[in-house]
Amino acid sequence: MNVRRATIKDVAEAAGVGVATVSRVLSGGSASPETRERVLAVATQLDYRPSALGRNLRQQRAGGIGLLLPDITDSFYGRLADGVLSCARAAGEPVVLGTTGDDPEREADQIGMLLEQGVERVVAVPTGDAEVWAPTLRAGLTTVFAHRSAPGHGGVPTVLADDRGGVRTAVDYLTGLGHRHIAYLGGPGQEQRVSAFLEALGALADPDLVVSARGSRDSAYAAAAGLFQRRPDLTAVLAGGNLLGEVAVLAARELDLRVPKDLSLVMFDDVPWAELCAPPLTVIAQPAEDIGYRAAELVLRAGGRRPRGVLLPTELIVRGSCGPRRAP
Amino acid sequence: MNVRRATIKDVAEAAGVGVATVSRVLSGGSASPETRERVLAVATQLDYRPSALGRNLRQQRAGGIGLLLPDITDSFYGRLADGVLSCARAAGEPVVLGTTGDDPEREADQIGMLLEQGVERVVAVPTGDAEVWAPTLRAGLTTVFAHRSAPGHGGVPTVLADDRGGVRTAVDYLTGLGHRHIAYLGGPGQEQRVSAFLEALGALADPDLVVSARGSRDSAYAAAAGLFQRRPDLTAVLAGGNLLGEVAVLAARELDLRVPKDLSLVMFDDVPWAELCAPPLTVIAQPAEDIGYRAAELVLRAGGRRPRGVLLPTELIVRGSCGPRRAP
DNA sequence: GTGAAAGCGCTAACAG
DNA sequence: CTGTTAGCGCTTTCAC
Repeated sequence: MNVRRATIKDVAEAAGVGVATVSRVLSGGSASPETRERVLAVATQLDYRPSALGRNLRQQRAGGIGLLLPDITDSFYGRLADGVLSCARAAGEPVVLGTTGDDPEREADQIGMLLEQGVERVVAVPTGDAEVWAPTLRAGLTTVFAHRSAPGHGGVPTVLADDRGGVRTAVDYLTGLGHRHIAYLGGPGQEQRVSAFLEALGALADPDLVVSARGSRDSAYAAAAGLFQRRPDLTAVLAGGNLLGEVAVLAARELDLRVPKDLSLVMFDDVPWAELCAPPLTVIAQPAEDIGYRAAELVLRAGGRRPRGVLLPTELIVRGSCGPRRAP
Repeated sequence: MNVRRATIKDVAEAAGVGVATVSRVLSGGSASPETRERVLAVATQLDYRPSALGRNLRQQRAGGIGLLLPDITDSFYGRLADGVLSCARAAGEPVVLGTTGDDPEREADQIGMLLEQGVERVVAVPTGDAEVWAPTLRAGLTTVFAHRSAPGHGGVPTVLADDRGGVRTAVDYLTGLGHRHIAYLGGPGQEQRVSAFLEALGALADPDLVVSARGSRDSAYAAAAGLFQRRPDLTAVLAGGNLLGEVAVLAARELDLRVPKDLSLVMFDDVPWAELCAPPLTVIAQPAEDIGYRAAELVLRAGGRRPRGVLLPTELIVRGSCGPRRAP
């Protein structure tokens, strides 16, 4: 049953050459056309596949890309992962996936595991700050951050959607509709957006209207419901992700707030169901897949000089969840 | 910058013992309490992490779990992956993720890659049939299928939701509502469900009402729209997945079919947005995460005798997308 | 209970 | 252009 795979030695013997020659031929080194052909033929015939195990040990690194995500069940991260996977597949590199649940400790564990595996390239949506990433970077990991930057790590190349621009567009849209009391319902790691939100609001800014939930659905729902109850003067809300958007419409329904009549809603991240929702949700689309693809590209191009970062555009897609401010 | 990690040799020297002793201590072998303590102390102090590279080569296998999925952006597979990840994390095993796009050729490529990496355990939602999996299994891969079984491979342990039961329940529900012309809108690898569907319908069965889409959204939409136009006598649809359900409501809207007045809809797979949809979708919930977790469990318990398969229950969740048959 | 040594498959340095 | 050889870090006999 369990057939031993052919090794480089088998190929060398069968081809009547040394192992080094086989290695050279297979990695595109110099060899006489004649030898090359013979080796290739034998390799094919023996169905030889070079063992990554031997190579990895020899080169002291495993190749492949480590991918660290807060939550793979979140559609946004699913699409981001898909982008990383396409790039990796094009490059023939395996992807090792780990989830952090937005928990820095768990993130550190996962990094440790990748290190142990010899993985040297990581694409991460970081959760921890400098504290947790510093040792990692010092250990020689090639790292690219995606979607979020880690506080205090300007040095790591980062691929981001233009969150600030997106927030500004959404806020302008909402204030243009007459809204004056606008809330931001956010999740972990959205400091950038919050600051952009406050900034865009200017004189209208009200820190009490900025709410941050933990990653879980329950916590998000509680945050939304709490906000809506606490501030009946609220007429518009910007939800910082599809999970937050979802609980926002749920909480609004529960409290008999009509969207968009009583409450206007803009959600970060365009998801297929936004169109199916009642009412269809106005969203800020983010190029999740591109983010992943670009990040993977960057991490694979480790040798050359890499740009410090990439900023991808967002887009406001107007559907039916926003209306003029309700009469007071 | 790039600091060399401590090796077993470093630890051995620092502790004044042989490398074999270090290895034994760290893998729970026998050693005098005294030696053990000293080795452990030195290891901690040196921040020693055994290199998986060395171990893998020595043991001729990489450990870890390979996970092969049709599409990681599909919420169902996202949740399945999450189940696999939790189990793997509990076991301290890395997970290598690959997507197949429901393409047998791509699936074969991914398998080849895993083999090359020395991965010996695979959890897969199979796309190819016996043809593509036979060599894999012969190569000694411990494989568990999840969510689907590969045609012609009774030998591989498989973790499934009770699709047949789910279909039967849905069909009974729909016929109980008076529906007589019920369609099944399916995707790749749903032969089981189709046969259960036809069977449950009995005399009502109409093969022309069974439509199968490729994996893509476009193809799914075309299939749904085509079906609705071709068969105006249709009053109910069972959609075989959340993507299919989504395009079904989109196509229905486009053709001015009211759900549930003109068309009743049951969708396989409960997703958070089913409740947000207008109308809220009646679904057959599948324990996606459990499927993944159980599959990972099985593949990790390679040594012992493994059950031939696991069947997990589905559940009909009635919401608002089904009504009595409209008057003819 | 412990150490010395072999060797997993591969690549790279060196000699021819 | 090609073969020989050392050695990556680890586990595992095999002696002691």
